[in-house]
Amino acid sequence: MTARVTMRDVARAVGVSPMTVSRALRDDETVNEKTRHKIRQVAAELGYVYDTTAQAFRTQKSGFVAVTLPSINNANFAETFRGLSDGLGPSGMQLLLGSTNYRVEKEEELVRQLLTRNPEAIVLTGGHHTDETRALLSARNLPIVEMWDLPEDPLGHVVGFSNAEAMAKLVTHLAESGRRRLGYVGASDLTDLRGAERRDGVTAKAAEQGLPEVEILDAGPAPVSMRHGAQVVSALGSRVADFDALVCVSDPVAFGVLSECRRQGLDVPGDIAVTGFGNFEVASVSDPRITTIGVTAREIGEQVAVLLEDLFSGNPQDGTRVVDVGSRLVRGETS
Amino acid sequence: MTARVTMRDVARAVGVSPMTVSRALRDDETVNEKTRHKIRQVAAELGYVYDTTAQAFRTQKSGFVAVTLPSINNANFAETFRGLSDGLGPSGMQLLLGSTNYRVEKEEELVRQLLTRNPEAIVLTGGHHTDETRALLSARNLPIVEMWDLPEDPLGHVVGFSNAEAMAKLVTHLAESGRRRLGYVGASDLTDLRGAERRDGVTAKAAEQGLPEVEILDAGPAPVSMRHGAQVVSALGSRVADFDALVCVSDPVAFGVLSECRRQGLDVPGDIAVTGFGNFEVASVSDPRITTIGVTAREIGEQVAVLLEDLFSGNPQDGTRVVDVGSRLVRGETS
DNA sequence: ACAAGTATTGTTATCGGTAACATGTTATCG
DNA sequence: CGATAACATGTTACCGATAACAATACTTGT
Repeated sequence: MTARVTMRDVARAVGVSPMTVSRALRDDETVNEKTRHKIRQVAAELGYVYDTTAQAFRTQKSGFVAVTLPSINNANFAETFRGLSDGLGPSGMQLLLGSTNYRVEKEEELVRQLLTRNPEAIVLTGGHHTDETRALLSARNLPIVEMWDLPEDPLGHVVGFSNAEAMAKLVTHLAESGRRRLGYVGASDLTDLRGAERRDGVTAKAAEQGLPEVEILDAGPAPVSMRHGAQVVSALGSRVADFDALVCVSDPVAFGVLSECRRQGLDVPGDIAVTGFGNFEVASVSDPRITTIGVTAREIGEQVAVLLEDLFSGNPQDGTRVVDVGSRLVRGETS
Repeated sequence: MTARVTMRDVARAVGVSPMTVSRALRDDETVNEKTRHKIRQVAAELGYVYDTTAQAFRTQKSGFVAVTLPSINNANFAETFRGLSDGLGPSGMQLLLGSTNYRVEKEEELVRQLLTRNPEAIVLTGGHHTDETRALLSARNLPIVEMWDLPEDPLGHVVGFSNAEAMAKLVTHLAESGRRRLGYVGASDLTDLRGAERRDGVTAKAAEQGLPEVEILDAGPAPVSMRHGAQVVSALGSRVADFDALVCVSDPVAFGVLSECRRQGLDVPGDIAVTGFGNFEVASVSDPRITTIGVTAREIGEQVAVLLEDLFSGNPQDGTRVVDVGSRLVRGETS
């Protein structure tokens, strides 16, 4: 096993100093074009591979942007990640991904770990964090972005929307269609705080609209998905007839609910309405299409990228920026 | 903005040498317990954050495992990633993720980029790579794992299954149920080589079973998903009646096909059978449930983790290991 | 032909840990 | 009590790239 090829080796082979090699490989204009060519060629011949770790160490710039997601296994978060990833491509930043499993404690652990890699910015999903996380982050002079939420007391920049407001749109829509007895299907535990916001958005708006109290149907601990939605309905048994509409925390849950309702011979939307959240692909492809809230998952990632690019290119950082990407009601056939 | 706190600062504050701090923070038993305690306490007080970049540089061990996935936005790959991530937790390795968008050229670019971070191992999805990628990787003395496939000429270790064989199981099942006129719905272009293997698995087995030639129905360039499946069926129009079964490259595609068939008033499986691949959640929740191939996405990741842990703990590396996790027919209600 | 300016290359020190080796300090025992 | 081992800590050099500064090699105009 031969020793690693370094710039020194390339330099020796070409007959220049390592510094010139360094410049040439970074495409520094000041290096004579012929020299540059020669260096690149020799580097390729020797199988030289640039060492980003050494660069990161010397320049104190890691080239990393740390990202925490509740779950990687969620089409919307995955889309956001892609938007961010694609958007940051030009800047050469690499994403360091961690997933919190919808728990702020796990997030804290992750943040601690990610910080040891010296990220140049950190992107968090949601606006809820442990005190320790907040402390860790504010102790550093590091651009912070929170996304998928509009926190009241943001840590830094924000790209998100109001979950409660989005849910309110659904409730209003249902109320206007004459649905009165609502059930909410979502994670029951309090670890998924985004879910809690959605739930509260539903109950608050229902109260405001003078609807009867919304019954909370427990789909188990976060993350909840299709099968949990189906389970809630089958557990309800005939009681499902008590509801005019089931409002679900997400489209996958709504799809599970919808499928199980149909298995039970219920007519959707005739007997009961079902709504989702997130405008996942399944919402628009399923038959019937699911009424949902459209959130621009990919755009959130792209906006975060734009924001970061701005910061990295040294633009004036006039305080913190808050981008509300909003949300919209997407009418399907289930309501 | 105060300068960064280093081990030197902690050492000064405690009155020991930086080396002792280094040892204490890594929980070296040789450091006196009282000293260790003091050091940890002072480190916390000063807000010291360990610099993994410096460590990686000095020890020439990055603590990274590089992973390439065709797409992060795919429940199965996401599961594999989680299995891998969870499995590697104990070893303290961090995953560096890149996505290839189902293109080997993109993979090459990614590999090039990832290698500059000095990963201690690299995990690739699939067994197809450009020559350049193969060259880059074999030039390094780096553990390589290919997953989700059983390549004929593997680069290193393998954790996967045979896509062609899995498809053959479906075709056999369909033939035995009396379905003769098959259509295959998948990405048409040749960039998605795993998709190509599945397709060839179908056509080969159909020929073997004496079925008429399988018609290839183009769902567009990879990645293909629910909407593409639906589009294929709606583009077929009444021609859909020509088929006894539509074999789809994945469950999401099958779900799109299924939904569109139902919209057109077709009875599934009465008029036509539909099969998927991957045993995604949608397959088991949808009504009717989709017949599919069960692959143990999470287990693949876990097995890769086990394999890597083994290598990292210095176990004898007797050649390359090949783990066939197999696949199984999951009978649903669409066939 | 020479000064002044521009283009190109080189030198030195350094980022923050840690391996390898050296040294000091406290127990243990004949 | 002195020698030896076991324990605890310190010293030095270095991982590979690059910022800052220095030096040299060309141009150009007069």
